[in-house]
Amino acid sequence: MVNEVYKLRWGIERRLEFIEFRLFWEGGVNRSDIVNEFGVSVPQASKDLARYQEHAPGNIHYDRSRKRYFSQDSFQPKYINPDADGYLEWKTANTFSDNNFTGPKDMAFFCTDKLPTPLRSIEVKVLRALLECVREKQSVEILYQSMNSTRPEPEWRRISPHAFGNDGLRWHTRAFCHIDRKFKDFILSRCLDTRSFDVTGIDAADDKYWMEYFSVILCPNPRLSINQQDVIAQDFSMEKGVAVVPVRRAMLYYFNKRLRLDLTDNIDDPQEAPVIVKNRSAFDAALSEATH
Amino acid sequence: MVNEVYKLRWGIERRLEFIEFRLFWEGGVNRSDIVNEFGVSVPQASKDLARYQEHAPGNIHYDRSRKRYFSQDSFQPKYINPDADGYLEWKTANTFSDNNFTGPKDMAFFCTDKLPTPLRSIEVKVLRALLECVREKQSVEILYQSMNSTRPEPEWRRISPHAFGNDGLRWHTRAFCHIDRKFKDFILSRCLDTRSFDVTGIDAADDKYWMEYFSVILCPNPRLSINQQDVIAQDFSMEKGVAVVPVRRAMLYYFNKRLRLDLTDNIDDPQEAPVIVKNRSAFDAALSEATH
DNA sequence: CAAAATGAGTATATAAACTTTACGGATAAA
DNA sequence: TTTATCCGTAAAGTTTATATACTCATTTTG
Repeated sequence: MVNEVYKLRWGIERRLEFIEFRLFWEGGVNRSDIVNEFGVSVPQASKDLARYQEHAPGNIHYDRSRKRYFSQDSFQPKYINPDADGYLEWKTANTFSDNNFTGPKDMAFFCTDKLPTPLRSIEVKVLRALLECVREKQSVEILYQSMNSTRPEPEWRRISPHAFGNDGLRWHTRAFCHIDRKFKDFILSRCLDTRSFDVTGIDAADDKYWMEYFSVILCPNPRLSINQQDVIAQDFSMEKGVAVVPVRRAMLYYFNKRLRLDLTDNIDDPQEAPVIVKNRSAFDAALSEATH
Repeated sequence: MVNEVYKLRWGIERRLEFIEFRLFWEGGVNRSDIVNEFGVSVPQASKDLARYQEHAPGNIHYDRSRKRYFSQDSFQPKYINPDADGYLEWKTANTFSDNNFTGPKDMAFFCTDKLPTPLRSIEVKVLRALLECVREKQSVEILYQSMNSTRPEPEWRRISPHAFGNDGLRWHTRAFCHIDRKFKDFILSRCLDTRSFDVTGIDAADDKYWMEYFSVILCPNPRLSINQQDVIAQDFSMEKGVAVVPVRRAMLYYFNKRLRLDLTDNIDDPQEAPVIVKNRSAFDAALSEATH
């Protein structure tokens, strides 16, 4: 093994990454953290810490008094890409599943939380079938509970799915509906079952409302004070008072609701609808075209 | 090493997990997938596949003709916890970052997408400082851009943060405000800078609107048809026509907006507000109490 | 203040994991 | 028929990790 172009093995790199992650986000790391996380022996954890010091000497120092490794001011990430939103998401997802709390002195009282969304979850069996259908470019029948009043009971419908989209609350599959002869969204949690694969697939490129984007132009609600408008402009990283957001035409309906763009006129307090659509007429036209 | 209670090393278990994940969700796995993902040698990947067959013989078989490993109908997950929503989230987060496509024949054309949220992201430096503040139970000054018209410019405010919450669109920190002498939310992307740590912390247990939950009782919008109401009841996993959702009192304001509960009366089409709050008067009281 | 506990570091021998190199077999594509 | 692809296996050698044992510095405890 030539030492100059030495490539670390995957497992070691994960441990160095872990050390750096803890140093950067969680205020420090102990040998025992590595032992608990990866199930390695104590001497191995020592070696990993020594190796990290060797690779990134300016990032880490040991505080003999507090008996812990801490990051230094000169910290330069080498194994992780710091991402604040990503860290909070990760932390929330992992807080209640990891049970390696070492006591109240560290992160036991740390608290992140998301708004609960009390919606039914997706059947694993159904999603697997639809994924296979997309991969093999086939069609499938789904037992679908429609909101359409003409179909009160769940019905079998043949669809050719090609993609999956999230509207902020739920996952849909974007699919060609062989009953209505057009591309539509089907809410995955309303797909109760699947059956009867068939080779009659479709070409995803034909779903133009999915493939094409409409550029929504957002600007602050003019009913806000000038100062408030400036804040909103900052919130949306606007330049010259507008933010241009490309949205799949098939997603415009959800975008409209998610950012409460449909409520601009119905609401008393302009803070309830802080942004409005500047190209409103084109937006409304694209919206009604895509939703028929 | 006693062979009976043999514990696999962390790295091997991750590779077995990977094999199972690909079999279950992505329709199959090749030796080269393991090589690309973990950087191991080809013979090692062979051994891993042999080891997986040994550990879970009913799950996997090799299709000589298609030159690929596939899952079998008798598949019983052993290393992963199948979660449909989780898979779609993961896939969306990883689709554009992993570049190990082996060509159009596999997942290159696979497509998952989320609604864009064109909001400014959080400063890494700011979040790190606030996290340290929570851990050390201290206070800190933030340069905060308020929407309050009496504070048009960003101002330094001393706060004692103790938690982080997501309202569906953005992350806040829940903190005691030393100016207003009460617990409030501060939108993280509006925290421009931090300075001047101090030991004057607070006890998170005193933040009763964060610690206490209000049980929101949801039911289908009665303006919907009976059949439609049934569908909504299913969507929210309702029992006897209601869903009880415990929400932190401090989060009620966002919950109200996220599920569009505030629009029940303002909107023509009941499908636009499919659920309403059954314990409305208590809900309104809790809402106004928590937001002052 | 001495003793115990805690957390880190190092050394040695041994075991496991992994690589490199080489070769052979089955199937599909050219 | 040839070529390419994908899998599997074997042998020798290297790297990584474990188990065990011991030392050191600091804090906590009696």
